[in-house]
Amino acid sequence: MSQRIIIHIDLDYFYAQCEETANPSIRYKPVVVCVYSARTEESGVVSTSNYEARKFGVRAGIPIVRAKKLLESTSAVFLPMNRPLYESVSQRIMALIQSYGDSFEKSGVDEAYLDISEGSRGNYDSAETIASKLKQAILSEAHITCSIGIAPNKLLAKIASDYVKPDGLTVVKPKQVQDFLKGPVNRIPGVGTKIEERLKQLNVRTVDELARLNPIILNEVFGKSLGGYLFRAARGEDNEPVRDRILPTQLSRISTLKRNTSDFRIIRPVLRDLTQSVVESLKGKELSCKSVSIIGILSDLSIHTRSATLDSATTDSRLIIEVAERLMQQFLESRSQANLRRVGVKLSGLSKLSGQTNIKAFFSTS
DNA sequence: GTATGCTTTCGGC
DNA sequence: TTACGGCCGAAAGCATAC
Repeated sequence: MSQRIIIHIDLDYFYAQCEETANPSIRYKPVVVCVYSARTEESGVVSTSNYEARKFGVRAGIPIVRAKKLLESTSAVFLPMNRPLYESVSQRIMALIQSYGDSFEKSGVDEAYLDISEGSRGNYDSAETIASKLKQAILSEAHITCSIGIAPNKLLAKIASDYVKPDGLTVVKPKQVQDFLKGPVNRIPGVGTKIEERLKQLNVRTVDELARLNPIILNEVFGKSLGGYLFRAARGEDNEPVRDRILPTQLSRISTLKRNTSDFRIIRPVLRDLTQSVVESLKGKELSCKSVSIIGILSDLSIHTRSATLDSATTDSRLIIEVAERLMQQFLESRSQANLRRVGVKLSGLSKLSGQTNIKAFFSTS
């Protein structure tokens, strides 16, 4: 099997860039896309911001009130999330990306992998040309910039796309892998503050230090799966194929309560609305679900879930609501002091509805 | 022993 | 220094089946 060439495309500061494209007059101002909660006028967090806002320290996850303070001397624009807008921009771009390669994998609203081994015939100059044309196409069709990484596998392509941004194009040829991996450990996808901290205890701060670590120690500290992943990642090794993700694996809804409570009479209608909404989405995608979960986030921001598996896959909103309510009631009873801040519901074990039709069609045509 | 399935938690964006 | 969302996918941890 010849060497693969994989590209990873990351749409730059995506939600905020969609807002800039929809309204170009805000382009040179700090733009902050916010998730407002129902709690107070200003409560909520920053979903994402453009680079102008990032200069002031405004980034994803910080409270909106804090972002306002950081930007009070500027003409910053604060906008609520407009998910349907981002979804439609994403759809158009994903279709474009898919047409530039062999196998395609969407890995989020703003990210995708593309296997261009055939299209480039394994040649990195050809690969770079394809990637440049793709960037140009996305820019002229959707007015969105992106950062692309080109590499022999998904892991390195992902790291590479993050190396120069926004509007970057980074190539990592097989021979350059060792040099490319000289950076801090958090350059590896999946290594956040937690793993970084544990590695620091082992005196490991960079990827090449990680590569020199004894694999037995790695497995002892992180377990077989994560340990094995870190061992290979430190060497730039990854064999994961680029594959179409046909079905989502879960659908969920969550919202913040007006005020903290443990009173089921207040939580119930909220849970009901969330469940109705997620079931609508389930049906819209022609899916059924086998498991129902509830999510409770307490006043201390700790996260708790409870779930149940059904006898058979369903789309019946009455049944799903019944199960969700029972799970929530049981959770509240099991922790009578639980002070809920946020409530959510999740459907999983998803499968495509109307399998029957397809099987009939299969037998009648074969 | 290994495979499989289920519940819960974790981390990215 | 406090402040604090709404999603997603994946894996840990456990139980049960073969």
